[in-house]
Amino acid sequence: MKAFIDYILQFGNLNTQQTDLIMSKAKTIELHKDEYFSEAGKIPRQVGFLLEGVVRFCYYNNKGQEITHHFIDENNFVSDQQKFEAQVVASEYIQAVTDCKLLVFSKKDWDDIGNTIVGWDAITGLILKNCLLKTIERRSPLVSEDATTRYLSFIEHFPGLVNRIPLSHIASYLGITQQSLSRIRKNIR
Amino acid sequence: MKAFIDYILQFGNLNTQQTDLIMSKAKTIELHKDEYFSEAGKIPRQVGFLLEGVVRFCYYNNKGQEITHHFIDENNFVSDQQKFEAQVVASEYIQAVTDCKLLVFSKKDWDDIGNTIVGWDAITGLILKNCLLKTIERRSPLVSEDATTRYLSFIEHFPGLVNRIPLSHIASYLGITQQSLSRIRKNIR
DNA sequence: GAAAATATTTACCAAATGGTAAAAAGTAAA
DNA sequence: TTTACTTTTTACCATTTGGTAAATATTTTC
Repeated sequence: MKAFIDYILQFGNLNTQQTDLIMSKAKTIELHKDEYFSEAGKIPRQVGFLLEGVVRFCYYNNKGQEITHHFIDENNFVSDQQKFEAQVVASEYIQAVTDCKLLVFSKKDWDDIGNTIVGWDAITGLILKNCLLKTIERRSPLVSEDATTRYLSFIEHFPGLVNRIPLSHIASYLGITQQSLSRIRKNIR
Repeated sequence: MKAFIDYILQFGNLNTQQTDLIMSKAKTIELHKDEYFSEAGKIPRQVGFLLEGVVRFCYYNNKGQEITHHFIDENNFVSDQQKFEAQVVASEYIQAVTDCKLLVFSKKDWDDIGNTIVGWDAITGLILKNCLLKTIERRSPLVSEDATTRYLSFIEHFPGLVNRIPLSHIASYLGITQQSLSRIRKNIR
């Protein structure tokens, strides 16, 4: 729980009363590997904060291929935030890549916090902006670099994740086949 | 000027007094093709709103290749906003792709508006979030699709831009060489 | 621990893309 | 209009990546 509060306090000041309120609304849930946190075609019902494990955002392109859009690791928010806030159907799945433990907030509790804590919207707005910028920065090399360079930049951006994620997910994140990625791994060794 | 105010009003309500204040701070500038709005290694001094023309964000990767990161067309904000707000050096160039006409705000005037209009930060925060989400959405196919599909999705996302932008810029945006793009154009015909 | 299921590696060949260079087309300047 | 300059297309071949399939390795289940 401390990790969560610390994370938030990076983006704005809150007093103990306020952080206590936030913590009082949080519930802890666990997800098994491959379970969904939220699904394409459904309205996201929760905001999560990942305490343990790895999740990914993914979707199916028009060729039916499963594309991993991005990964999230420990101590980061897990939410299709735009769709959650507007309570409209999502176009991506959020899936546990490993067994996970999360803090979650229902829409009602999340709104309650926003209505009680002055400045909460500004803080969450900053957090979202930050996450979006990070996503863009991480995905940029995936367009302009060759496959080997992409893989190396993935390792750089997600140190320690390589050994926790199936090859196929990493390959689809990098925009290559798993055979290609396997070949690249071999060449790097 | 009306287009600019209309754009802003999509994201929040402002009264006439407030929009008058904003307009009073705006200056109009022109950029010739290939001129920079802001440069990598320098602190961005202005926020812009593009009235006419096309601009691009670009940078040089570690192989010295010039990479177009994204395009902006009429009636959109032109700003390395994160770097502008923090007044730190940018890592990308913003360059006119065609002759352009823009409304611009200095840092001081932008701050004055923020200090005067309650809710201005919320509005600009929403606008930025929106732009970032659009950028992510537009760039997603550039990772997972083949070159022809990327080109088609570019045309879809930026209708009318194809004929106003040099082939080389489009190619670097798509992550392919201009020879490949030329070949793809030929195959599509 | 053995069997089954899943994930990864390897191989082979086809297809797509890159690199170099030159030709053609289009634009701007004299 | 002619010349110079820039952009786009084309060609050729090397390299990278994809698709299919099978072999090996790893993990899970019983």
